[in-house]
Amino acid sequence: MVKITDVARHAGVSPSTVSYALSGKRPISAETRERIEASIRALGYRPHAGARALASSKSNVVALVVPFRIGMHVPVVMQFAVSVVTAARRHDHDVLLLTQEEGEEGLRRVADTALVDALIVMDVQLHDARLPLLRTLDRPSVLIGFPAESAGLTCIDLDFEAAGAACVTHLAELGHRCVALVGSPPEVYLRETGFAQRVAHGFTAAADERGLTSMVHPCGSTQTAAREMARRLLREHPELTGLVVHNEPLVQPLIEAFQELGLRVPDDLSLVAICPDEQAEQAPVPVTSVAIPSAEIGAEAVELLKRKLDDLPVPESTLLPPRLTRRATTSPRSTYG
Amino acid sequence: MVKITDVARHAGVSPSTVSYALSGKRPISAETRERIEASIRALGYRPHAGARALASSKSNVVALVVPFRIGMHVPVVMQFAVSVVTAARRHDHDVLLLTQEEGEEGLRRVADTALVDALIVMDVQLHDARLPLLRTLDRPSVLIGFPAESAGLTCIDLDFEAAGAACVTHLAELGHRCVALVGSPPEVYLRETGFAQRVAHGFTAAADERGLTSMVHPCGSTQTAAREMARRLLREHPELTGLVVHNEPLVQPLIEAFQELGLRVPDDLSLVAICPDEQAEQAPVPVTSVAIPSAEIGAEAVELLKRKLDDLPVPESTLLPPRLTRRATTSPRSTYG
DNA sequence: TCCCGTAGTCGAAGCGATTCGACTGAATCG
DNA sequence: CGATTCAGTCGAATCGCTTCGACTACGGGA
Repeated sequence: MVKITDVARHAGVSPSTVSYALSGKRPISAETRERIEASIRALGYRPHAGARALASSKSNVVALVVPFRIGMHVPVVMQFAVSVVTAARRHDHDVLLLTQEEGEEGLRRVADTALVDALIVMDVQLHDARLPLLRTLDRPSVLIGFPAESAGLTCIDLDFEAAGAACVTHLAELGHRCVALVGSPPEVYLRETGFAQRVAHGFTAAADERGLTSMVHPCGSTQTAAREMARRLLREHPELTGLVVHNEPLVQPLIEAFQELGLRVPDDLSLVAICPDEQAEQAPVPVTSVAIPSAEIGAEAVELLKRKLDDLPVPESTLLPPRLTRRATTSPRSTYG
Repeated sequence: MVKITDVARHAGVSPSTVSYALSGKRPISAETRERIEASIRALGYRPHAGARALASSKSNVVALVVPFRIGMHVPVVMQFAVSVVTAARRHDHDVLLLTQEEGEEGLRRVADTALVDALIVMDVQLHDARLPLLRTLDRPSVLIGFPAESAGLTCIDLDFEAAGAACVTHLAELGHRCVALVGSPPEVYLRETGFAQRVAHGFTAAADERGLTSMVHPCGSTQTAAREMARRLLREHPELTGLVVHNEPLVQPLIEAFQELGLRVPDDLSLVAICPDEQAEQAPVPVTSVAIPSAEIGAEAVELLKRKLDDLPVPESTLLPPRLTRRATTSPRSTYG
């Protein structure tokens, strides 16, 4: 292994000069710098990560805690992870992957052993057991999602409440008077994952405000559940013409289920989903949707973390405004009432 | 930060004794060990990862390179990643996440900086540009998937050739005489990802051997493509009664497309998929399938890596035998010919 | 002219662990 | 019973890098 002293000798300078040339923390003359860089290339030098971490007390690694549970849409998680890695690399950081299972002990471990400089935690619950720990940890963290009490933490997410409202607004502007929200599986509500409730809240509030009839139904993510839900909605609310779906795997099955029941989308029923843009675009009939911008959230989470690592101020909460794209599943209500 | 000298002082021993008590590399008396363990708990000591890595030249981190491209089924990748993390933790290792994008330079970086002890590389191509690098790297690696020339490397994967054959065998035993394979998107074949070809090869060879009529069609992963494919198969091969689908997102759409064309599964058409068991089980009509055991592969890849790290011998190639589970989408051919 | 600040470099002291060699007693053996 | 082993422990060196303080030389301001 070639080390910094080898480079120093080769370039005819001291090791510290090489270090400063690399880090830029002290001025180095252009000639010296070039000579050093040439030596580095010639020898194929790579600083030893452990030694660096030990001496500088910075590992240049951030932890990413990913969920892997029922109701979390896997592609979203994956895209998020990839965008975090990409963004982290732009700042010369690497990403250590942790699973939810590791729990608080896992977080404490990677933080206390100085394996990571900072943490990104996904799928935060309203009353997440990890919150007290994250508050006391000496390493900065960014949460994806908002707990009930977010003071003292840095959180970022799509503004799901506004997203729910945006869907209603869109439907209302198209003339729909009775709308339903088909939401995440019941488990997601039970474990108090904020975003599901927030969508429901924004949805209901917006509907009330505009005097629409509205209802909220959690729903499992299977085709069978979709069929039942469609049948039930039709039976219980024959006047329904606007549907908001916040449950990625259910969008297509629901459309088909309604089709089978004789309701065509968007002619008889307008549907707007809250889902990733790619999914909405790639559907056989492109779906009007509010995007879940996993990539943006991931990238922005890393930026926030980077600022915290640099001791720059960051907002405690970042809510990305919803972006609704109209596609082919919504249309004005056919007027007959 | 509490360090090993603090623990040593607290327990009334020397730092090296603490180290040996922790690593077990030298005998330590029971009493001393207990005293040390008590001190560790009392002080909340955690060994500094960087210092440890520097002194021992082991980082206890493995790199995992994940693909993120067209045709890779995301849930499979994700499940794989999770199982790697879980298995790695069992061996007291952490996982550093790299994306395919980082390419060879990324591999070299994490290996040469001693950030990781070993590497797991997914989505290996037949003529993967990273192979020469992996061969010369001083750190052990395990590949998921088989390149054209795998000598000197450690590879593991489902035996896709046998999987393709197993599907044909199952269909043949049910009396089917004309079978088709609907495969991965054309891109996957073009970039020479081995598994797609292997399935096709096993499929064709088994069909030939049993004297079945057979055909192979790559197919994009959209509903529209599924519809077209169904129509085309029906038109070009009216005698078709057995279908093998090696394209996860296409299974359901294909079944529905055939349904729409008046062919019922399994009465008129038997279908066997190559896909994760969960997917096959959760479908509205459970699908007869050969499992893609991502979790097993991931766990086994880690075991192989661990053995290599311990300088134990490992097989150069590990092919997991296919497991076919009969569910509700295959049935004996209705005899009329 | 004297002083000071700054650019540019060096030497040495850590950072917090692991590990090697050496030491001490007690047990074992022929 | 002396020699040998082995369990159990310690001290010191080492891993490869960063960083602090010090030093030189030079330029500008007073």
